[in-house]
Amino acid sequence: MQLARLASLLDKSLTTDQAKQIHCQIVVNRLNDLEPLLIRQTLNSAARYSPRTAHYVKVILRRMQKPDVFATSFTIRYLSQHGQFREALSVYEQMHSSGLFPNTFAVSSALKACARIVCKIGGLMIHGQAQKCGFCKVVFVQTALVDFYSKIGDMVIARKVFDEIRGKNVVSWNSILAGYVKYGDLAMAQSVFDEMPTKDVISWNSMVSGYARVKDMEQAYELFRRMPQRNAASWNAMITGYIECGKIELARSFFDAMPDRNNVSYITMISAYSKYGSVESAKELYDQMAEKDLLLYNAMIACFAQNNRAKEALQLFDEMLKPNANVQPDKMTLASAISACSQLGDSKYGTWIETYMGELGIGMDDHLATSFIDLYAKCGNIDKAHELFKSLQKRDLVAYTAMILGYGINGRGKEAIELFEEMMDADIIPNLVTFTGILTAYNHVGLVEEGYRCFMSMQRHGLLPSQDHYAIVVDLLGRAGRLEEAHELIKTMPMQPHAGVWGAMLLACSLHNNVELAEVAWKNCCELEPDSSGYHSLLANIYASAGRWDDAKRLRRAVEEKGLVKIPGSSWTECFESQQ
DNA sequence: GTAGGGTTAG
Repeated sequence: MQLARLASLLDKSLTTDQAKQIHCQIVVNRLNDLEPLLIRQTLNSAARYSPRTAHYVKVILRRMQKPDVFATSFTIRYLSQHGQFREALSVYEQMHSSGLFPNTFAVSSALKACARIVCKIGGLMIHGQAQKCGFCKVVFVQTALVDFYSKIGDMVIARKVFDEIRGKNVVSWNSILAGYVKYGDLAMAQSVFDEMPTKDVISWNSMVSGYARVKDMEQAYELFRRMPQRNAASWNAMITGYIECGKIELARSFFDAMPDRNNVSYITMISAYSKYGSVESAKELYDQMAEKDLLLYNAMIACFAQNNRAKEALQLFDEMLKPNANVQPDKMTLASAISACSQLGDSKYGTWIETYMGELGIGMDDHLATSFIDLYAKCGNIDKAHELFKSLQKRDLVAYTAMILGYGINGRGKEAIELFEEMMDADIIPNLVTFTGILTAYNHVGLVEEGYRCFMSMQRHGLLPSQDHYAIVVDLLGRAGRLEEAHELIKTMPMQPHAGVWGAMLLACSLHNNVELAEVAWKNCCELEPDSSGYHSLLANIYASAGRWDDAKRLRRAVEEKGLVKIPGSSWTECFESQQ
C-alpha cells in the first residue's frame, strides 16, 4: 500500500506531464495490488490531462485482470469521447454479455456512439436496457436518447423523450434543437429556440447553421449579428453557409474578418477552393498553418487528388508519413492517396498502401475498397477489382460506376452491361459518370443500337449528356459507318461541341473514307484547337486514300509552313506539366 | 449539444 500512497501523492503534488506519466507507469506495474479507487482516480486524471497520459488509459484498461463496472463503463465513455465508436459499442456488448450491469455513464456513452455511427438497432436496444435499469429518469441518459433519436431522424420519439425530461438542462434543449436543425425543420427549431429558458453559444450556433444550411443567409446573418457572444464555430457556420450558396468571396471575407481562425475554418475554406478548382488558393491557406493536424493534411491531399494533381497529392502524403509530421494517416487520407495512385497508374505505390494499411491496423471499408477497385481496374487487374467489388458491404452508385468504368476501359463490355442492369434492378440511379462508363462499354463491344438507346435514356433520368457523352456516341455511330446520323447528332447538341466530338467524327470519316464530312469535321477541329497538327494529317490521309494526292500534299505543306510539328507521344497533360 | 476531411470521368 506504500506504493499506492506514493502514487496518490505523486498525482496530487506533481503536475508536469512527466510526473503524471510516472504515476501512470507505477499504477500499470502494480495494477492488481492496488485499490480500485486509486485506479479510478488515475484513469480519470490520465484521460483528462494530456494525450501522453491518455495513452495509459488504454494500457491500464487492457491489463486489468478483472475490470469492474467502473473500469468497463469508463472504457466505453473514453472510447466514445475519442471517436472510437465501434470499439465503444463492442466493449458495451461484452459488458452486457458478461452479466455486468452498465452504469448511466456507460449507457449514455454507448448511445452517443450509436448516434454518431447511426446504428439504429443498437440505440433501440440500449434504450430498452436503460428502461430495465431504471435509467430513463436520469437527465444524462434522457438527453443522450434525445440526441440519438435526433441523429437518426426520428423527431417524434426524440420529442417524446424530451418532453418527459424533468429538469431539462441547456444540453437537453440543444439536442432537440440540433435535431430539428439537422432535418431542416427551421420552423420547429425556431420555436424551440424561442422557448428555451437559457440559450448558450451552442444554441445560437445551431440556429445560425440551420439557416445557413437551408441557404437562408439573411436570417443566418441576422442571428449572427444579434448573438451575445460568438466563437469560432459561429463564424465557421457562416462561412459554410456562404460556400453552400456558392459565394466563395463572401465566405473568404468572413474568414479574413474572424478573430480566431481554427483548423476547421481553414479546412472549410480549403475544401471550398478544392471544389471550385482553386488549388492555388487552397495551397496558400494550407501553407499558413504552422500546426498541421490530420484533417488539414487530408483536406489538402484530397484537394490535389480531386483536381488532377496526383503527383502533389502523393508528395504531401509522403511528407505526412515522415515521423516529424507527427500524424498518422487514416482511411480518408488513404482513399485520396489511392485515387492519386490510380490517376498516375501507379499500382506499385497502391499495393504498398494496401500493405501499409495492415501495419497501421486500418481495415478496408467500402469507400477505400472503391478506390482500390478503380486503381486495380485502371492498372488492368480487372479480376482483383471484381474480387474487391464482390466483397463490398453495400454496393452504392460510386462503387457500381467504378466497376462499370473498369470493365469499360478493359474491353469487357458484356460484364459492364450486366453490371449496369444489376444496378438499375437495385434501384440505384445512374449519374453522368456511370453513363460515361456504360457508353464506353457499348462502344467497345460495338452494340450500336443498344448504346444509342442507352444514350437516349439519359434524359429519362434527368441527365443532360455532356460533350464527352456525345463524343462517345459519335464514335459509336461513326465506327459503324453511320456517319450521317453522327453528324445529325452533333447538329442537335444543345451546347458547342468540343474538339473531342469533332475529332471522333473525323476519325470515323477516315475509317469510312468520307471526304465530304471529313472536311466539315476537320474545319471545326481546327477552329477549336488551331495549334494541333493531328487533325491535318488525319485529313491528309483521307485525301490520299481517296486519291486526291494534290489536296493531301497541299495540306501537308501548310502544316510545315505553319510550323505545326507533331510531337510523337505528346499529350495535353504533359504539355501542362512542362509549363509549370 | 454547434462548425471540418474520403471513393467513380474529363
